Amino acid sequence: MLDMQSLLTRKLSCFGRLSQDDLVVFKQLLRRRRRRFCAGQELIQEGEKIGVAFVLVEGWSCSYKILRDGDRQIVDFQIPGDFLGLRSILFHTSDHSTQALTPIEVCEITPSDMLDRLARRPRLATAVLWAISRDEAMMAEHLVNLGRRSADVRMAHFMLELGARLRLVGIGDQGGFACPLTQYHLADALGLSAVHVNRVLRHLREAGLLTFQRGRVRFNDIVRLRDLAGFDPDYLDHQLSRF
Amino acid sequence: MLDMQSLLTRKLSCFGRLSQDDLVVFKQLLRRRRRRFCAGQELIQEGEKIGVAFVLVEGWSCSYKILRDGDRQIVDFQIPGDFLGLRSILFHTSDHSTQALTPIEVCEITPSDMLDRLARRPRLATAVLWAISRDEAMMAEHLVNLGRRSADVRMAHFMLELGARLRLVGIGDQGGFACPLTQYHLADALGLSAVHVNRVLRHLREAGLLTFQRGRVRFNDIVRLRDLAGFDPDYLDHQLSRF
DNA sequence: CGAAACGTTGACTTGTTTCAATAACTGTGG
DNA sequence: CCACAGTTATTGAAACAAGTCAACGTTTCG
Repeated sequence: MLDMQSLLTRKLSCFGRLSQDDLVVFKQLLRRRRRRFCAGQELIQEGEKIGVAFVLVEGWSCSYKILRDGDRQIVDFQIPGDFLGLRSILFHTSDHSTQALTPIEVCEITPSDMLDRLARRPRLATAVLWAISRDEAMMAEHLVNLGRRSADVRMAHFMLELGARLRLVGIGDQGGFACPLTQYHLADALGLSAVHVNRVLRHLREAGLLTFQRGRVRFNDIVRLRDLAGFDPDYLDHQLSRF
Repeated sequence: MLDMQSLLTRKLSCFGRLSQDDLVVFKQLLRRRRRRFCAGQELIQEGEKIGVAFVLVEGWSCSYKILRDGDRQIVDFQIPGDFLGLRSILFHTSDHSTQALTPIEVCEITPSDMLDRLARRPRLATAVLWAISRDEAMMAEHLVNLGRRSADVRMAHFMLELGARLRLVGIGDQGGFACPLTQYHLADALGLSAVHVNRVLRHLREAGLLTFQRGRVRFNDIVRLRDLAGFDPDYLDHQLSRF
């Protein structure tokens, strides 16, 4: 895995106009307030008034909303290098909860820290804006996934996207990746029941496309899988691919 | 309806720290490059390399993605005062198409116009960041809608959200609003078939909750409707409600 | 007035959920 | 090292929500 600082700087530099000074100012953010959380712990709770954000240094987390009937919808998973709860910095309230999926290490960012730096460094603000836009683009794809794709295709698309994201930060490769998610997580992310997730995974396995077992995702036939999912990774890396 | 300039300034001022100078700089953006489009015309096409954005001055539009099999998923509707294609300014590529639903008037914003102003006015950048975050929060709700709510509840929630948004810009009231959408639009936004949308609307009508006929949405029992949908408008107006 | 777009309804099919039961892991303490 | 508890995975059968197909009615607009 890549060093987290270079990971993030690389990510922000994608916007392409950051000076050395910009980067120095940003890196100051990442040197302090390191914190650890156990798997399952909540970092942010929906409705919380303290707008604090994090950068995920190590491990996986997910953000989600709980409905009245107890159902859960996972909105996004975060992997190393991702921001976490960025919206709450500006909103002073979090519109979702965030939970560690594995033991994680984060770097806390207070609103004032962040806003001060953005005000001093306009290009940095634009870069963060770019990062938010990228998250939004991913969310739009997730939305299409839920709205218009069948369970099988949905799963295929999700796994390919996750694989592509992980590869960009140096975790996993074309063949697959280590994955701490349970079938319940997949169900809550894909809007399916856990039982159906199990069946879908069996389909894909029996079709020789993808295996998800013992904490590992294996792409058995990535070409056919991409074809099935209609997967186009442009929205993830049309900026990052230059690296 | 409210004047568009005051609408947008009001929206951006929500972030709460804009100076008069900031606002003046921003308003310059809105005085030029007015353009009109007919209903059905495409303003932005998915994959387009020219990153141009707009502010919607008058009318309705929607952004959507087309899948390989021809299916469509509408990601969001825009109403007066909304940004349109903001992401493509930073991405230099649009990840979705945008289409006018009614005859519309927009104000074109070129990337350089926008970026120059953001660089000169840090607080403005933060305000725009805030606006993007708000769009993202809405998208997250839409995502929950698609992933975890039944068709009836989904429709109820969607209509309430739309009603709340429209009220914030002075269109419509507690009783309902004028709505140019067809049942096909609703289907593509809610991830349903047009036939099923029709049936859902009948349910809601027969239950005395909501009527959607002849281009008008009427909330017949907004209390029960809110209860059914579990609708909480906080994510829309916890900043705007002060107005 | 006619054509095209949009809305409505019924009958039937399909994908997904729910319920229920069992099997396979994972981690912990004895 | 094994036993045990809790979590996670697997499977089948039955119920249900939503989709598809097809026909017909209604509105809108040139």
